[in-house]
Amino acid sequence: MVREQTASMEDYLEAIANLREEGKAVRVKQVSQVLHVKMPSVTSALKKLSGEGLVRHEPYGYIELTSQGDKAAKDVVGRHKALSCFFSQALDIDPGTAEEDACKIEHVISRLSLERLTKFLEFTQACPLGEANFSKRYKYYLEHGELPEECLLRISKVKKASE
Amino acid sequence: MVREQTASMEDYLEAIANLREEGKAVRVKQVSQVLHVKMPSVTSALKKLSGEGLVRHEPYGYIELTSQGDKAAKDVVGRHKALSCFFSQALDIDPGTAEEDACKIEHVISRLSLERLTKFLEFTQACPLGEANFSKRYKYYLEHGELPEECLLRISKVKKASE
DNA sequence: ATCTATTGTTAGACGAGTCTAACAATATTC
DNA sequence: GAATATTGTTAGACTCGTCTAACAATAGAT
Repeated sequence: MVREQTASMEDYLEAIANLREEGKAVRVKQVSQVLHVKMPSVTSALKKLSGEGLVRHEPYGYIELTSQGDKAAKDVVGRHKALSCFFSQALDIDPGTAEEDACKIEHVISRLSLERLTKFLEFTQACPLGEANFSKRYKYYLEHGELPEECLLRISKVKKASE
Repeated sequence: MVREQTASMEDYLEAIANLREEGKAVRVKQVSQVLHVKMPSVTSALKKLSGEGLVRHEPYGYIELTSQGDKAAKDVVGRHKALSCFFSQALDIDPGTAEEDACKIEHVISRLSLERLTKFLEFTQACPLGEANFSKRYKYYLEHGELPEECLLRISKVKKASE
């Protein structure tokens, strides 16, 4: 089982993984910039994570994830992606806010809710609704504050049927 | 503007408001039980919140929210309700998990995302989809891992049309 | 009305995570 | 290759929120 980490330590793991992914040098300075903390905070986090076998870091050298650390990082990154995807695609939230919220929520959401959020997204994207798919109608509702005509028509049909 | 609070302080405000709402005596003991912390933690939180004018508390007495505190508490409670509602109703998550997640996420989610989540819920509940509403079809998808027949039919129609 | 149980407070320790200041190692430039 | 700039580390202070232990006030029971 992947060792439980605090939100902060998850942020460090995530930042390291992302820098690595982007092919950038993974050094104290970069991490500190990404996370908006000062360098000593990074050094101290690295000490902690090294102690737990998640990170490899020779003083003044590059930073690497151990296989265990990589696993933990991938997990966080996965949560992050699922969330930002949900916010931006399902809820039509701007990328900036979607990222921000994903960054915070990734540390506290349950496995179950995350899985459901993902399923929800899959479903809304796959399931069409008449001519337009669900997503389109939701955006109409967002913009106009009322249901699109096709929905209203169906409602009136249902009403009539039950009268 | 309502003063920014930490997650912890928001929890205290929320707990006080909820106890009050339930007509229970609002005392240190009750709050400590609700939040699963020891009494000295409550005392110390009350000291802080009193200092900020959000709470009224005579030593050994009952705990009250000031109007400002009440406003802040209502805000948190509103976020909580919106989230737990979304999780349980839109995502069909069990009430326990929905509550847990709401408790955490309420402290970190943006206004925008919260508002969209609410709109989403409204929409999915209002907008019917053929015979069954959206919610029903989503639950079918959850249970069977594939789209309900009515969705598949539409997909094949679309496919044919574009061929 | 006193004695006991319960509730609440104070004092102080602790852990997590951040910071600043001072110093040390590495890189860069001339 | 010495001088300087950059990057990284150490040491130690600080905040926040929690806890335990010891003590104080209130409530309840006889």
